[in-house]
Amino acid sequence: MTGRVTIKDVAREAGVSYQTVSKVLNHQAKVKPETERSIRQAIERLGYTPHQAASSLRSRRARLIGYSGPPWPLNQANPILDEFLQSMLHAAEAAGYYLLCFPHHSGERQVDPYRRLVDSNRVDGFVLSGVEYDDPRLRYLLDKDFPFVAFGRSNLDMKFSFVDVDGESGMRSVVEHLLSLGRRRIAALAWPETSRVGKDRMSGYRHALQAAGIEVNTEWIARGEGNQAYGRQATQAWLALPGERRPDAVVAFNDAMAVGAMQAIQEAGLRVGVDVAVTGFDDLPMTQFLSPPLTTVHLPVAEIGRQVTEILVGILEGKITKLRHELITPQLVVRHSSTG
Amino acid sequence: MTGRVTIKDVAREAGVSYQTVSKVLNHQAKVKPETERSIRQAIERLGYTPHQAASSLRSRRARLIGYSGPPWPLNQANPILDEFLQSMLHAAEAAGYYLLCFPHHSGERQVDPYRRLVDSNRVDGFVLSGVEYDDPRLRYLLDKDFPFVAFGRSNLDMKFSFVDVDGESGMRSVVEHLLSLGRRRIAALAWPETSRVGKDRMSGYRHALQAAGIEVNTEWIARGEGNQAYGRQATQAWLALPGERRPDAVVAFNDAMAVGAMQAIQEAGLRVGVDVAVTGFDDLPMTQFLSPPLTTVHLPVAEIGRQVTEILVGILEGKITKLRHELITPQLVVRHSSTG
DNA sequence: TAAGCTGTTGCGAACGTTCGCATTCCTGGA
DNA sequence: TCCAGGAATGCGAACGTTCGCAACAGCTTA
Repeated sequence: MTGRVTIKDVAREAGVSYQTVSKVLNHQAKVKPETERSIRQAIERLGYTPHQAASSLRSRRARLIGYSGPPWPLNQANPILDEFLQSMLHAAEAAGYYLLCFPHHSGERQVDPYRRLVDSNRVDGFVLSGVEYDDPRLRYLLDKDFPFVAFGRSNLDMKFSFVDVDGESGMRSVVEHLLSLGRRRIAALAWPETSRVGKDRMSGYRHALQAAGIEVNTEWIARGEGNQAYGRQATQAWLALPGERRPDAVVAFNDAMAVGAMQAIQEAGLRVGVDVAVTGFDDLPMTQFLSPPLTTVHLPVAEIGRQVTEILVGILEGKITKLRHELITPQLVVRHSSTG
Repeated sequence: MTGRVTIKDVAREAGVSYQTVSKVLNHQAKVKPETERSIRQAIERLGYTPHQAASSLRSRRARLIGYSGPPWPLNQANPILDEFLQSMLHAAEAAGYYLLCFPHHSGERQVDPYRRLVDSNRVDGFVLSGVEYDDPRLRYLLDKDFPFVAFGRSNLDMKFSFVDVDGESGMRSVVEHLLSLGRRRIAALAWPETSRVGKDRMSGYRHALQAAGIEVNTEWIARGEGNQAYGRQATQAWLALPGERRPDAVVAFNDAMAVGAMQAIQEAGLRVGVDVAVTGFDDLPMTQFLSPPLTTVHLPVAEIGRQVTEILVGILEGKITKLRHELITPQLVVRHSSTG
């Protein structure tokens, strides 16, 4: 610990001034190839690694990206965080950055960690996930003109770079799939109207039905917390409806609710995929092992993590100066919960 | 960005030297209550937050804990990472730390990021997870005498602080549960002999059987990659055995293999929990929604994350000077895959 | 031969803290 | 009245970089 190798040691070893070593390291100025070589050798020989705090202090760059575990829909554990995080970590590392992770707080205190990290110059930018309408974090960062990229869209009047899943398209492909199987009474396990992601997916549901000339039946739209319990309960209510009022398919806005729907159907003595089709959204790892396996929409989480990170790094390095809006079309994964 | 509030601005505002402000902030020396008050007011008024890099440079403390997404058993996504991470983040934040997350590399390059982070003084300590025998990261950190706490044990000759799940006890409770249900031909879906966690759980399996006077049958022990495909394949082989050689229960060393076992049993036209009982280990979020719901052992991940972090912080702050070994007994969760 | 240019390197200063010690101010006892 | 001794505060230096500019060498050109 005590005998740290500094840039001055390297300079002495290479027979140059320490500022020249700094220049070589940061590709700032042209140095003679032989000088560069002897400096690199000295670095190698001494095993020198720059002191990050000193570098940050002078250069005002922390080479750290702030990321908060997302407020995953309504306090469930997030099963795909791993994939998302790993892809960000790899993309960041490739560009010489690491992630500074901090916990999510709810309500008023939500912005506090962001403020603290900005004020203490700990991070160069943020990756936001789980953004919603009027997200106070967006307002704060936009107001400060602090760099960030979001996974998800928000109000149209807020101008920022984002990567998002085209939920409208994903949901449309689900409904079209069910229509092609002959299903006509398609119920939706949706989210509260306040949810931006929910609104997006809902519009895919509506548009697909309308395009097929089918009127949207509000009795078949249930809005809830997005967990398995709600999916089960809402589906039970539908199954209790008489004759033609009972749905022959349930599209859930996420996999958790789809699981609940499957339970309700099986508990009623009906066959999932035969009597009532069920679909999910997200493609959580376990869904392929349900019985029957769940038809769902795959979220390309790793791809999103990579893009979000690369765009942010581009902004930080001054290589991206214009806003970037990436909308990724998710793919339908057909399994037996819809086809029987 | 330009007009940063520094400690000197605060000092001027409060009418003291800036070094005194530093002392107040770090509780280093006694100052008159009224001086402290006027300094605190000035800080409040100006909205001052210390510059982390400057502080780190001088104090040689980064107030950052390094954490690498674990090499989760054999490249599956880790569904409980979220819970683990969040608990660490909260515990760290409460102590004034954040997590610096970096990607995991395999093989030779595994230690590289650790080396780089240590050499650049970016972190004060590490949380390691997924440690195995002869873990090169352990060797490196122990050799450097760099602070860390591990989630998991390793070779007995390596002395370090850890928190771990008592897998032996967990597996014993699983087997005892099956024995109490009258199962006698209990097969094990285990991990390779090289796995430390696997060895731990295996000894619980053996001991429970021996205590019941049942001889361990090596035909009923399969060692594989820990994924669903392997669990399914190994179980298929068992089900093909004639009469008494066929197991009446399968204990899997993790939930993924248990899912595979359930599939194999159902595909053979048998009933899980009736003809053959199945148990898992880990209690992944989705397992309660399988049909039948999976009997498994719950891993108290959040508790582990909290403890690991608190111990590390204790070490960093000099409040913990002796090695700490915490062994947490996991709880059996009985569901219908074992009871029918 | 001097002046001008170009490509390399060196130098002093700063970044915003914390550290260790010196200094000042009080208070009380001789 | 003086001094000792402790409590409170101030001071200079240092932490290890990067930045901007100055200086220098070597070469070309008039």
